[in-house]
Amino acid sequence: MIFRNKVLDIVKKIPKGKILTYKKVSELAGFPRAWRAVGNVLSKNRNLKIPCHRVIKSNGKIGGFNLGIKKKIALLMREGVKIENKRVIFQDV
DNA sequence: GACCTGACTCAAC
DNA sequence: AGTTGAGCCAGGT
Repeated sequence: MIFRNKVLDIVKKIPKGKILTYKKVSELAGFPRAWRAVGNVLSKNRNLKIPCHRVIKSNGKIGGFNLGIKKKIALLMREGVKIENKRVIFQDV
């Protein structure tokens, strides 16, 4: 299981209404310092099977998504995620 | 195989 | 509070 696969797998495992940051994903992947690679892998792979819209930046802002950040926000809200002024209110539970 | 890039993050200014 | 710089990792070219 390579880093890229782990990242994709973790992101795929993100439950509905749950939000993870790139850093969190990297930690879960086993590479707490590979956050750059996380976003990079997602972008290079941009696998639509992966809810990349559930992956946001540490500051809560949506990163850069191919489909459009606004759409991600709307989608996240529809999934039960709270959004406030382009900010994802993700509780680190 | 080396260099560059990127959907990032932290810290300082 | 916003912007800039430096740091880090893997993937892609």
